[in-house]
Amino acid sequence: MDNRHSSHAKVFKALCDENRLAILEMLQSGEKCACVLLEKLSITQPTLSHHMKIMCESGIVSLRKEGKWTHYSISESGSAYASELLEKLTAVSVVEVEDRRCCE
Amino acid sequence: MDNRHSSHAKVFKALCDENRLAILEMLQSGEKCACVLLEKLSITQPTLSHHMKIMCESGIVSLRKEGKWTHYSISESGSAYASELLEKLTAVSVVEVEDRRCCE
DNA sequence: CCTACAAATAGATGATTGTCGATATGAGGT
DNA sequence: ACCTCATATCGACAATCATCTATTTGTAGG
Repeated sequence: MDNRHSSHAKVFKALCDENRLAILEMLQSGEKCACVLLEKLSITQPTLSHHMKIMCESGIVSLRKEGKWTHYSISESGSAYASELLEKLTAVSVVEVEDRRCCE
Repeated sequence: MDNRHSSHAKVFKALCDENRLAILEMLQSGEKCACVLLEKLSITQPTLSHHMKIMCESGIVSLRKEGKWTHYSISESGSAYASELLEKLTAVSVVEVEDRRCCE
C-alpha cells in the first residue's frame, strides 16, 4: 500500500526477533566482532549474517570492516531515527475532534 | 531463549506491518471505530480484527466497547512504554572498553 | 599461488504470519 | 423470540521469515 509504511515497518522489523534483541543488548557495551556475537548465540554463522544484514539495513546497527573481520555497533543516528519515528507514529494530535460519531 | 526478549519483540511486532502502521496513522487524529478503519483499508473485517488484536496486545492501542461498536485509540501509556523500551535497547553504555580486540 | 579463516550468499525447509471465506458471538431494535 | 448489524473466532492457504547445510567471496600469511 503506502511505500512509506513499508519502509517504516522495516525499521521495527529489526526489533522483532529475540536473537536480534539479544544481539542489540550485546552491542550496548560497545562494538563487537561477528565472531564474538556468534559464540554467545545458539545460531549458525549464516543465520547471524542474515540477522546482521537486517539490522544494518534498518539503520539501527552499523558495521566496520577490518581485514577479515566485521565489527558491528549500535548506530546512534539510526537509533535516534527509530526513536523519532516511533514518537511520530504514536503522537496523538491535540485536536480532539468533536464529531467522531461514526456509525449510528 | 530469553523470555524478556520475546516479550519485548511483541511490542515492536505491532509496528511491523504496513496495514498496522496505516491504522496507527489514522488513530493519531483520535479514537476511531472499527468500521471507519475498515472502510479506509483494503482488507476484510476478520483481517482488521486480527490486526487490532495484535496492536491491543502490544499495549500501543487500547479499545473501548460501546454497544455494538468497538472504538480504538492510541494508548499514551503503551506508546510511552514502547518508546522507553526502544531507548533502553539502543542506549550505548558510556564505558567504551579498551580491549575489544576479539580475534587476532 | 596456496592455504586458512571470516563472512556472505544460495538454496531448501519448517515455522510464523497475513489474509481470506464461513461461522459464531453479542448487542440493540422490532 | 427474532432479525440485523458489528465484531470476534475458526480453519485453510499463501507469503514471509528464521534457520540450516553447502558453497562462494574476500582477506591475510606462508
